[in-house]
Amino acid sequence: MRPIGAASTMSGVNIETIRYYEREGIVPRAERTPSGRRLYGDADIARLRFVKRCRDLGFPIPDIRTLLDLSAGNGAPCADVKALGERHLRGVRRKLDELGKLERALAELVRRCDAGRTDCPMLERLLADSDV
Amino acid sequence: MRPIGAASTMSGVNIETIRYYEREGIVPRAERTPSGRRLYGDADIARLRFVKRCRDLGFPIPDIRTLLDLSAGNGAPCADVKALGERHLRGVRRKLDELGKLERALAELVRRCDAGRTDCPMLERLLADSDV
DNA sequence: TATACATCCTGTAGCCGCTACAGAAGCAAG
DNA sequence: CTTGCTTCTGTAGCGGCTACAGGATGTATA
Repeated sequence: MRPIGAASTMSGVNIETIRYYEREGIVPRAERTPSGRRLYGDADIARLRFVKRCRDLGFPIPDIRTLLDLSAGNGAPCADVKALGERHLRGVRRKLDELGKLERALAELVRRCDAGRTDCPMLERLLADSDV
Repeated sequence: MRPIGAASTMSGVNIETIRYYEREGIVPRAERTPSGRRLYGDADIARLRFVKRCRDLGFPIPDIRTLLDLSAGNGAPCADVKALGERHLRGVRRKLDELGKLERALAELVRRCDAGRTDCPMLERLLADSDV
């Protein structure tokens, strides 16, 4: 059983974030010392790492709740997990696509700029009446 | 001179967002009718569209303030605008890269899932002790 | 003219997922 | 005993909106 600082280091989840997760019920209320300090066992830290990984993969908190519920059930229904993963993957691909378009538009704007002139094609384009 | 609803339609900026921009000083306080309703001229609407375009390109509000200041100066210094655009572009490319990695990791996780089984490789991977 | 309905006003609170305090208390080492 | 680190609770702030509530104003129709 380790205090919150160690749990933070081991899981990679910020201390304040761990407390936030507890408040929000994403992780269960930690055990306490007589003086009220939180204590974490291996399973608690594994759970924190699970949440961290999911967050790093961009899953929103509600989805992580669902994943935790699924994994808590004995024998997680893989089809449900897969469906959630696929839905998220579609979202990620859509964002990737949008960001790619944005990158091209922005690169084009920047490319037209030549340092040293006072009239700026980039600003003019952004200020223009026509649609981008 | 048009009321806020028309300005919203013409600029593509939500009414509430226009009022928010005014509160935040991103656009100047609009003229008012005697009864206190906002009125927008062509220049005001152009400014709103400028902000909208920048937001669509992912520029944060502080950057947009800078761009507006630069464009207000007579003869906007293109080098400054370009520098800001390039900085933002680097940020966008970094995000694009991260999102690409995320997409690959997520696709791999989902790919391993076979519907119909009760042990889920995706969950197991997320729950595992090893790092992803 | 009455009335219905759309549009607008201000002010405040909520969204997400943290993060950053303030102010107090506990704990370990020298 | 003091120093200094860690932890506690509670609250407020971040960005960039968005969504009300509760009221006033404007316009079109009966």
